Amino acid sequence: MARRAGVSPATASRALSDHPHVAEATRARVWEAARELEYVASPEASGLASGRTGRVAVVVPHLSRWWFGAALEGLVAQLSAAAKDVLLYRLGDADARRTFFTDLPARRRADAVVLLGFGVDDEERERLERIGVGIVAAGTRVGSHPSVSIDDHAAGRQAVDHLLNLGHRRIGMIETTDPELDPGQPGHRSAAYRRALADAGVGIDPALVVSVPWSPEGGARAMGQLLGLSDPPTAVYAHSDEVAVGAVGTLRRTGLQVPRDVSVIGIDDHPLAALTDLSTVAQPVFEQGAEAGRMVLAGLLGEPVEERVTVPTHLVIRGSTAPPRSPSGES
Amino acid sequence: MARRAGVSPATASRALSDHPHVAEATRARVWEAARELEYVASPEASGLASGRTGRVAVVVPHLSRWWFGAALEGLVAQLSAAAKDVLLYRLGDADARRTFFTDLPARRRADAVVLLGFGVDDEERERLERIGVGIVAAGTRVGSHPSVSIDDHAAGRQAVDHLLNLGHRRIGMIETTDPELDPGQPGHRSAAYRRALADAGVGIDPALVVSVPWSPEGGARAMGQLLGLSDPPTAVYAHSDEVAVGAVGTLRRTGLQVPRDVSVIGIDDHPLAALTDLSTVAQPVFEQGAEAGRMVLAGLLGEPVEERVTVPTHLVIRGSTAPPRSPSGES
DNA sequence: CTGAAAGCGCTAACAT
DNA sequence: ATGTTAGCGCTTTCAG
Repeated sequence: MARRAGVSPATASRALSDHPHVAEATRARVWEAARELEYVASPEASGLASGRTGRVAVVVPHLSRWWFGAALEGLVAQLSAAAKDVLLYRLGDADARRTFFTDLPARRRADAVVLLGFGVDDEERERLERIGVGIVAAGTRVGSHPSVSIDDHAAGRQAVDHLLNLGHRRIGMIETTDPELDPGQPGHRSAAYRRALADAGVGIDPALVVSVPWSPEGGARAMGQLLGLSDPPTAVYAHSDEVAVGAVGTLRRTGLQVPRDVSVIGIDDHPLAALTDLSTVAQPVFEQGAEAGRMVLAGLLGEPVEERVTVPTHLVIRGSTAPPRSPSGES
Repeated sequence: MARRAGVSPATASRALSDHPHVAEATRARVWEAARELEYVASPEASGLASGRTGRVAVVVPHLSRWWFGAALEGLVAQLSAAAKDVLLYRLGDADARRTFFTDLPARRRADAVVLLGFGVDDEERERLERIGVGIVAAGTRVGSHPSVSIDDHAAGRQAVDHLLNLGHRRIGMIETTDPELDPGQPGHRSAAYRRALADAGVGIDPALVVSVPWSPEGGARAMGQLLGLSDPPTAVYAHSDEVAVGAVGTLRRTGLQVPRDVSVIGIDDHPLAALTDLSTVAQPVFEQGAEAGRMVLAGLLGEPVEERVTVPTHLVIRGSTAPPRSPSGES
């Protein structure tokens, strides 16, 4: 081992891990030797001896959806800068999920776990807590553990208020279901709609609200349903850009023009939005991953960690929203 | 430990890892005890003792691009089914890359590494080989290690031949640069174009080929350039759907209709393609990740592994391709 | 500031 | 088929 390089067995360990009481000269000598021999400490051995693994587990429900990839990028950037290894757990279905929380493979395998857009119920949270690792959430909340996310209610209001400001009064909402698997809290995005309309003195027509899964197909279907109404909306607020894009597709196929006949707005600022000239409410996704990374790192160092960080969203007006043809305000 | 449960120290180990000579009764008793105590073997300790880590490292250049997310899904599905942990390394820039191949964090941390759409040069390959772990590639080749990928040349031909069969003779190509970071071998996608035209007896006009980065913006710019030609193409072949979508955008903005005025085809069958009604050549991405997973697993078990698996691609004709308005064949 | 010694929790021969 | 005996390669008290 590197021991034969310098002149010490345990001192090497201290030197390499930047311990206090080590002579500068010795430290240098040890590092030099390590470099020459391309020495890399065995994480198994050091983990066994120290109790720390140097790894953080990341739990995600998906990988192929943009939000998760982008958030993961941010997270990984922080963690790898701190020389932490990232252990990836993709819990796609109920089965994988149950197995994970039962067997807790994360146990003893990581020093912390971050839930990325992955909501857990109380029982799952408790099991996680019992394994005694740090817990951080991004795009979701888990108990009172540190978390980063946007303010979903505020984001929803930004979208709906934009439509209202444009003069729309008959506004449809395409809700997204499956709150457990999706980032953010769709419940809040729905509440924002009701609140915004109420504040504007606009009555709520239940027929204008339709729930579909988080996908362009869902959006397309929902739009079809809204178009079937005797008095269809002049604007539509979708919980996500992916859904909004599907809605736009249906409008086009129906021969209607966006935004001339119907305005559409989404949330997220998914790359698709820029590509399809869709107005939306942007959320910083990479940044949420990065912040989650900073939080775990701080937690691991025993530093104080903010319990709740909310990153700002902002309205991005593109070409899919415009005033209604005959504003209802003009009677 | 679980030892106190049954009646044995090392026997427990054998039982839990399904070793041969263990009485069925004992095995059951041990598992039962382990379950009751929620016992999970420390991977550090067993790794230290056995030399195996139970982990496989995955190297990717990106995470937010669809291809990587989808391939990763397939890979992770296989690995987690085999109870292997996945260590994720995202080598986005030259810096991260150099650090990785210099420090080789993968060393001793994983039993195998899979390169996902991540091409390496000879020196990097050699360094990787010297750490003595299994190597598998997906969407790329690395030396003669097992790999899965599509036949990029064949895919390119399927695309270009489709355009030729439609009657197009003046066909533009939007090439993609940055071969090291992208899946597949763009070089082959370009060669296919030249070969297809030659086989069809169509001369090659260098002005019809433009190189841009792998993005919609790149495609948009390239299309602009092609449109500036005195004799613009009647059809365009893009190396990827992301690029093709950008090209379509430019056409629309210019007032030209697809496919009436210009046909466009891409490669990949990215979700965007279905969404924008883009003709393309589909490649099974999830499946490539899964196959890579099977390969690592087999390699780890010492089983023979095929050196090269090629998964089939197929033409998907949608609404972005049609015969040219006045086929050059009709003079 | 640096050696020496004692494990960390498991697995793998080697016995029995 | 199961128990015994050694370590795996580090980190850490504990002395010096």
